[in-house]
Amino acid sequence: MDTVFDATSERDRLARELLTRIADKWTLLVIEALEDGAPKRFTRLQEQVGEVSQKMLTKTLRQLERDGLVTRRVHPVVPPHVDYQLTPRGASLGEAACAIWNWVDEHAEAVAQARNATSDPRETAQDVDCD
Amino acid sequence: MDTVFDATSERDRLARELLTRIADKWTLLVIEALEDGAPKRFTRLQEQVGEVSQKMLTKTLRQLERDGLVTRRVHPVVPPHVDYQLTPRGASLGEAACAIWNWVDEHAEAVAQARNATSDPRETAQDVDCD
DNA sequence: CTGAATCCCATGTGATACTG
DNA sequence: CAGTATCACATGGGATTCAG
Repeated sequence: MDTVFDATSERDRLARELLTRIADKWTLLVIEALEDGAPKRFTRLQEQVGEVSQKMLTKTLRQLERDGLVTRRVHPVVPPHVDYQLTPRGASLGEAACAIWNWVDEHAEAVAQARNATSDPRETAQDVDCD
Repeated sequence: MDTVFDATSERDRLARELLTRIADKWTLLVIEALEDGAPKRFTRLQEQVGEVSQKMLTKTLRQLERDGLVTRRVHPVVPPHVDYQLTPRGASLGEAACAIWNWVDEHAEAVAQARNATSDPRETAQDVDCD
């Protein structure tokens, strides 16, 4: 194993790094596409995610595989058959991300309006406890 | 105003767009920094977020303000005093994002290990229901 | 079908210097 | 203090082409 030095700041650094890794344009969308737990083929994913290019989908899947969030299985058949599936850890991310999709779905219109209107939202925020 | 055409795909498009907007390198970190509901000054935010450059912090705050997630207040005093605060909508995003920070904090080490080990995570995922 | 390789442009991001 | 302006560079991301 690795020595357990001051884990507090180290954990924080890793968490920060992991957050910036999953907070890119495609990762969460791919996770969402795989969220039903069923293994999916490359082309299927490309359809489901939407306007993603083959390049970025490949890249995103490779990162997810490397981070142990997705499994990649290759079936050695004549037309290559590869499918992807969430690992338990990936599925847990999917669950955590649910709150985000719900929020996005719920507030998309309001945000779009706010963007056009430049109205002043002078209300104050309530305290939120996270940890 | 705008006509209400087929809202289904329109909502989906807006939601997709909003997701990619908040899924950048800094937005969630800024939201987190403001999550306690207290107004914070620019420099304070810069310290709290971490390695963010002044440029990106400004940009991120401007986007958040435009989207009605953050308020920006300028006090016309000799040394300029500007503070930022979450709007209720911004706070609701903070709550939704909590699930993500918790997940990240919980899995950061495991993911870091998976990245180094290239072990095969051959377990299968369970079904997750979101909507 | 899956994906690597390449070219190319847009955007992200940081460093630095300057301003009210 | 809180920015704006500018340069310079890395990465993101798409289109196209090629290959097993």
